[in-house]
Amino acid sequence: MESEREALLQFSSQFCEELSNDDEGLKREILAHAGNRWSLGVLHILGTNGPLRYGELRRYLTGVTQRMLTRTLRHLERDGLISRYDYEEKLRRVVYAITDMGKEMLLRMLPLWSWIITSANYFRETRAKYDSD
Amino acid sequence: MESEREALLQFSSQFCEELSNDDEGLKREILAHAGNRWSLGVLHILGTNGPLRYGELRRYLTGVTQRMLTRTLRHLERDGLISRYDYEEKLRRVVYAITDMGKEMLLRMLPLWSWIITSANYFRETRAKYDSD
DNA sequence: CAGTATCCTTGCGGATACTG
DNA sequence: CAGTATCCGCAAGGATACTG
Repeated sequence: MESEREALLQFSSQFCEELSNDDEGLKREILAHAGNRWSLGVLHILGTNGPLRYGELRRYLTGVTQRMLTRTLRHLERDGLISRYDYEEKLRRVVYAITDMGKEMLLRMLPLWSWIITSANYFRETRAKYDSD
Repeated sequence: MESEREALLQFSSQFCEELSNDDEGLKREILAHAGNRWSLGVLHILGTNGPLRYGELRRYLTGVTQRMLTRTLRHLERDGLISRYDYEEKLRRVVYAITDMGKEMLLRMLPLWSWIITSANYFRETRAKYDSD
């Protein structure tokens, strides 16, 4: 039904009116994890493969530099979406895991993510047409 | 049920394995609309208030500069999420509207957005604790 | 092994002034 | 009215080298 979509859009008004209040910045920052280069990948890998060490994560995320992996992990940890545990051993060993909050966020991002993937051809064509004008 | 969440996470694997293919960049760019300063606001306003002129949009988005509004509109138009119509009149008049694709994206972003809003307090506290260490 | 430190380029977001 | 043009600071993302 078309009206069910309209209803959802209307329902959303209450949230988007909050776009203009003080901590609108905080919300956008959390949301920005969705657009960041490695955040979604880290969340997903930790969500499906369980806790992993730094080096293991690196191998999953082909192409990530140490700098960017560390940055991403710190950001996600700061927002409580992953946890970090440093076994203080001589041979260093640090393990990262997704938190319950991280799983909640991941579950709410996946529908959007999968929709974008299935729509990739549409976007490619639309952009090509736009750029050629 | 806890297992239903696990199932969803597993289900998602097929998508995130695509993280490493060629147009992964395109997908993240589309997703980046979620984290951009004005994109979600524009989509929402056009989605609930119908087609609007440039100046009207400006009044809805308190604080937006002309430069950023124009940039945001161009990006959204390039991805086919909004449409632009220029009535070629002497008194200039340009109207923007959300497209069907834009509505689809908006509908898939709102659950994530609303979840973040209701979790804002959690994030504030988590960050405060992280920053104090 | 799990990071830092340094340098670089690109794009975001904003301020201000100007225009068909 | 609906934009451009120009300048700025800042953060993302990456390359490369180094370290406890």
